[in-house]
Amino acid sequence: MKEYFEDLGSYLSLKDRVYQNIKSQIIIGTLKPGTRLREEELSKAMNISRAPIREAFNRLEKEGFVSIIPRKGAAVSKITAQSIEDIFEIRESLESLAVKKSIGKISIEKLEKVGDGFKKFINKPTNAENCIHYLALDKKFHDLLSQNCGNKKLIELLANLQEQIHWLRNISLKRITFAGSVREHLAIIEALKSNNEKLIIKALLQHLERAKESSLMEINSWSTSSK
Amino acid sequence: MKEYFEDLGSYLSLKDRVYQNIKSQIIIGTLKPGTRLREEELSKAMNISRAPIREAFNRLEKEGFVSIIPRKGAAVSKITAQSIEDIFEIRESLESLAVKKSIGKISIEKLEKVGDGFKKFINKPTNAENCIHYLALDKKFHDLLSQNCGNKKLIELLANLQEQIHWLRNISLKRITFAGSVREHLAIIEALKSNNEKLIIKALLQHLERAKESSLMEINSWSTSSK
DNA sequence: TACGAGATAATTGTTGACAATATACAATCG
DNA sequence: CGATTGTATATTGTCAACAATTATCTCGTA
Repeated sequence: MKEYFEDLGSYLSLKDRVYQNIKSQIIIGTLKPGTRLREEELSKAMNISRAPIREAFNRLEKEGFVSIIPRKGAAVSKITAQSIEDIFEIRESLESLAVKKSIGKISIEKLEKVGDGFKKFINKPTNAENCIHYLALDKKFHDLLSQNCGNKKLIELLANLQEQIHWLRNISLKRITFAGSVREHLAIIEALKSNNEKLIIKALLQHLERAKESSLMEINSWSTSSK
Repeated sequence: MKEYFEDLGSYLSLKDRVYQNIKSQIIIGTLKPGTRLREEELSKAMNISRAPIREAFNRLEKEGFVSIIPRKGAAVSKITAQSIEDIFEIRESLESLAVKKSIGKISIEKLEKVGDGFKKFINKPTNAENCIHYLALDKKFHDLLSQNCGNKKLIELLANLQEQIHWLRNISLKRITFAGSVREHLAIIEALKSNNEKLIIKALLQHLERAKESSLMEINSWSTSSK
């Protein structure tokens, strides 16, 4: 049975919806790293057949969220210090490139709106809920930086890298210290106003570098402490 | 029926074999850009069902070789000047990064062996067969450059970018002028011997820049001339 | 002839079943 | 008791059929 006047533009195949659903659950932390993903289990839970699930798994594997071992099965990927270092390394290189190409095309106005949002976090406690809102702002901010770089593939890659960083932040013990991160974001905005490429990239890299260190510390605390 | 002592390590699912098969045909040019890819047609040709074909399509789409429009079908992607510029831009950034990280870990010996192979091409005519052999050497060369960078994801990305460049070269009208390209490769080897990072990156970027220009000229000749 | 409505064919999306393989467990032997 | 083999179970890999959608063709009309 189907509705009349169905909005064709919003059509999503089952495969796509499953993909989004599982990815969200992984990033939010409902599905924790290492969790086994059984095709039949999920297909029953979603009341669909296994084929769309498999196709979603394949896509998630390509994006780094799921690990598949042929004939054995799929599981939520584990986040390691190595993988985070690798991701940040690539991200530093590519986001620098994207920002360089975007200089002059970035809306300072929109950026400052996000900046105002950031400021409100300076003195907030670092609990889970605040982190979620903060990461939403962070995503908006970085998207604004690269959106107009004119290289579609680059934008796509950056989006994936950011998602994986946010994944870690979400499942981490929520130790983001807002003050420092906010300061860095504002510094990037100020640098952009100057239109001085070196200054801009320096501010961006400083931000990414600290975010990386913070992420690595978070991961190291897993292995040494409980988690 | 199955052989005793089957090499379990070499197991490839149908999906994987279909993926490799189609990708090869695309890169070699047997399947030309724009060619419609019908699931049933391919499944009959390969004597298998449609499911593995679909999964291979999905993977090829992620890698940029195939374009899928939901409910309409799949087709071999088209190569545009824009896509080539985008790819080279990312590749320049990432291969520089990979090489920087690999300095000191690259085997000059192996590299010079490939270099000797290159030299033999200086005066060869630029026909299809020579190009295939030349591209094989080119792949070996660039793989040696990044192989030891210590960043798996980076290596994977570079491999995909290179495959797409080689795809263009393969289906192009084979206008590679070996002499110039060989000179650039040798220059990179010489720079690596000096262990001077700036020199090395300069040689690498010069090579990539010229390769990009050459690729773009090739594409432009398509739209203006016959092809 | 050019155009559009309706019927027909071709194609993708999804499903449930079967086959091949891997895992878990029990029985056996040293 | 520990290791090992054999058997039952669970899980992925593949298939063929059906449903939903899109493309093509036919035919009547202006």
